[in-house]
Amino acid sequence: MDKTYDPSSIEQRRYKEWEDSGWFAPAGDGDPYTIMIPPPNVTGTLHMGHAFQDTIMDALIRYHRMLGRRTLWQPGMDHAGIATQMVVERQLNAKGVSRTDLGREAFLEKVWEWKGQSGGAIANQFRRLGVSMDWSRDCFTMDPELQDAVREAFVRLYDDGLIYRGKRLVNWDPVLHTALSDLEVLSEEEDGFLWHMRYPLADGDEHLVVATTRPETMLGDTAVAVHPEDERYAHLVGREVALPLTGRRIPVIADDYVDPEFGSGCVKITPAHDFNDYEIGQRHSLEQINIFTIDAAINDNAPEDYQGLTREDARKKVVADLEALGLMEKIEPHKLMVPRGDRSGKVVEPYLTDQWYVRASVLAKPAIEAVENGSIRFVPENWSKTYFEWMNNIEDWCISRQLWWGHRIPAWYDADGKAYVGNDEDDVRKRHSLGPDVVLTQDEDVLDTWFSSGLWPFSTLGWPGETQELKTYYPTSVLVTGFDIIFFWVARMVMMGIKFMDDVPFHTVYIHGLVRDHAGQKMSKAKGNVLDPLDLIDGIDLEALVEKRTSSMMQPHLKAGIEKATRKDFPDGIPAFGTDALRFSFLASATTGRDIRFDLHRVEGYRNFCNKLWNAARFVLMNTEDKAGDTGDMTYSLADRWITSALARTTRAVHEHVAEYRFDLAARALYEFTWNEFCDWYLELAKPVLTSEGDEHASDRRGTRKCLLRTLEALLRLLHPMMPYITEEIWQRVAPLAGVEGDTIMLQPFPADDDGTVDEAAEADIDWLKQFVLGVRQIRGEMDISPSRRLDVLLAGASDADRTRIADHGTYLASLARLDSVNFLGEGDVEPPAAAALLGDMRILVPMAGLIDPEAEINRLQRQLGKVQQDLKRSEGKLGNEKFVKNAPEAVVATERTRVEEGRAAVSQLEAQIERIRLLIPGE
RNA sequence: AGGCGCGUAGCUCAGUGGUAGAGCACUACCUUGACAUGGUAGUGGUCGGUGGUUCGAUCCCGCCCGCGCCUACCA
Repeated sequence: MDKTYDPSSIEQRRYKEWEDSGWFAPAGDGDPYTIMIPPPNVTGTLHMGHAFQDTIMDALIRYHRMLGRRTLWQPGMDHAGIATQMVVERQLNAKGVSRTDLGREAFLEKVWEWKGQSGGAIANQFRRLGVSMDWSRDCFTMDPELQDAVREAFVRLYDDGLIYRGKRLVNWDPVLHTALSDLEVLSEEEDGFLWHMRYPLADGDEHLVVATTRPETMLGDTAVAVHPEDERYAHLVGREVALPLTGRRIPVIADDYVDPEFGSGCVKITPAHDFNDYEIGQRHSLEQINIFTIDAAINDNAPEDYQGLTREDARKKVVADLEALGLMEKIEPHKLMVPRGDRSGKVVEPYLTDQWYVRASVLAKPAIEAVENGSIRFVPENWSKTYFEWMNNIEDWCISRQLWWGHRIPAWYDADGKAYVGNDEDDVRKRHSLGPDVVLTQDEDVLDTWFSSGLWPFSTLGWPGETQELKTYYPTSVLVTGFDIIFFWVARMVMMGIKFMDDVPFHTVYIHGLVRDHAGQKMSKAKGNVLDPLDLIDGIDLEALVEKRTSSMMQPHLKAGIEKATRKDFPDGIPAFGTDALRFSFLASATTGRDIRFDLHRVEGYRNFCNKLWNAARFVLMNTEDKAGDTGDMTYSLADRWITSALARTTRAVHEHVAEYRFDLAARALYEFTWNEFCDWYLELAKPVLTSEGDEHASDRRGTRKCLLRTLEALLRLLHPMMPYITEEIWQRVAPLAGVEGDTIMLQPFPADDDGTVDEAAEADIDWLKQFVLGVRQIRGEMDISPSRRLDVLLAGASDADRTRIADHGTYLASLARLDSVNFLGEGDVEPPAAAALLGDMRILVPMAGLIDPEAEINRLQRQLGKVQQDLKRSEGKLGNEKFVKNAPEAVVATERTRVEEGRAAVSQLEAQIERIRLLIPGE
């Protein structure tokens, strides 16, 4: 094995073996364990969030596969209607071609081309991450089979009266020319104005004042509303206002919606361009006057002067014209929530159009119950609140989009515009007995992407066919996803799953946090702080990183800032850390209910961890590889028994943590075992045994070699779900020596939680040894005694137990504490001047003999004494408190008593020791 | 406006009703035959503030301060 761990020489080779061998497919006859991947959009490449999420899923999948479950991880990608169409459209625009130039069919060809490219890049990224998805089942939401599923779902929902078509106010994106669902609209607070405008009464010379944030919409006003109990305006209700600029007369109405405290207490009502006003309009049968074109420019329903103006220009002109007429009372600065399309970033316009809707509240009911009754469990649990909050207030879901890329709505219209729904045109004619003379045209629109995503857990398994896969793998085991799509996706899958499969789509929803940059900022292309997971795996130099972050930007003016920040944050680019280090970083950061601040230093730390494991393996191999022929009796040493016990504890902990989705704790348990127990202590303890000479130690050597191999082999299996590559690479060499057969570690059994038993006696002995060694090291470290200098130590006050331990395990001490000799001081023996460490009642003495500065030793002992005294005081204080002794549990009181006892002994030992040394200092 | 979450070492984060932990960073020493991507020893915290419950609170409860996020129709 190479001296240094080099991931690049391992990873791609290993992945190819796994994939070529077909090991990712479900196998065996264990209980099924299934995860459906949240299909990434084919809009670009995988980002850190994907890598994080996929690592979690892969760890779960590999863990359960090793436990013998029949494990399916369903891969796939999402066509992502709006997002993908925009990407391709922008590319065309860059070449001076518009979507409409090409026409629908040719445009769709371009999108499919893009899908090929982007999908290929994503598939490559997936593989580099080491994910063990069953590629043979790879799916795309626009695959013919999935299109069938989508049509089937639409038709069934329609037949059940759960889908309807209607002209309603929708969120209209005037740039993309499509309707959006409520979820696709992001509202943010922005600075604006509140314009107070005077509306004269049609008769008489009174006027009232309305306040608005959107003065241009007054061109579509069809009423002014006041609160029914507002005495100021009671006499106006039922009268008419002469709407300025338009020459129209509109009524003054009374409606509860109006807040008399706000502004003047009068509200202009524009039913065609405001959701509240729409409702009020419905209640009062008001006319709806649409004043916008699909581009949100003023249309022919407005006075001629305004026609053709953009909404921004129209606003300016309306304001100016009202001012000229003396009808502008005042203009105040005002903060308001501005709704923008999540893709286009442009202000969304409430707009009257014909759209298709799903009656969501009907589907939501059983979906709410499923979480209430525990059929579906959120991890962490508090996300169920978010889910309930939305589901209990769910609005009908607008599912039609005026796009080209997506699932075409399976509805056909006759010449009169009557809609017929069916799987295809033939089906429609058959179902509705329409003769060939009736001309049918299919709806031009496509479905919201989330409509097909909602079917994902069963459409990927062959639904609406009654396949064996559906029977076996539905419902799935767990959904791993981010909180940002609980509404978009999780809720829809639950509704659709229960509707069509009569069962929940998954039993557990594990919600992970967001991956942010080191400063806690959300990663985004516009901020220029995104990281490509591949760049952490392979490394990237600074110039390439800057280029990557600043090229193909939508807002070129941000370029300089991004470049500057990148040069500051990554002065040396990014080193190659390898997949395993990246994966381990993700898992170790996966605490519950918390976003991740992604820190490169942490990845570096886990890269070092990989190196540590690598070298530990090298040590084991180096001591066992040429010893295969050395067979015979084996005896297991104290260290062997101890590490076996520690391994059993660690194994148990890993199982517990994974069961609770606490990957951070599982990762930490493994890290600590590997580094702090296996490497720091066990390998060191093994050395004196391995280097022992003579036949009388042959069985000890064989035992330790066996234990080294056995422990390492089990450790590799424990680590494999988290770090698949390095564990496979090492395992291939270790397994044969450990007597384990198999083609790959990924199909080996995961260590069971009852493997091995905890050996408390061995643990206590090793603990004593550690204290001994640490005591000597501390003296060495603080007294500046060279590590290379071997020491002779004396033991004072040793008990019989201490003597037994020295006799049985003394050889370890010589090696670990670098001692030449260990001797006991008898009762009457003269005690030489020495530095001392306490181990219970025993004192470990390192004679000074020029090694040690008495004053420094006194200082050191006094610091220790200070601490012991402080602790003692606290314990004595507690025991002096009657209430504590009376109320605290017996065990706690007993612990305190022991502490006092030991503390007092330590204090007197330390004081005596300080006295002894003080005598050595001349003049004292 | 409502809901959720966060505040622990310089940084990133675990954690527990009973003497506060890790990694990184920092200091000193060390090329000891696995590993300098390393080893050994060490420095560093009134656990955001304030009341309460308790024998005992960093942990449970109330309030306050600061910071996020999510929902919501105040023109």
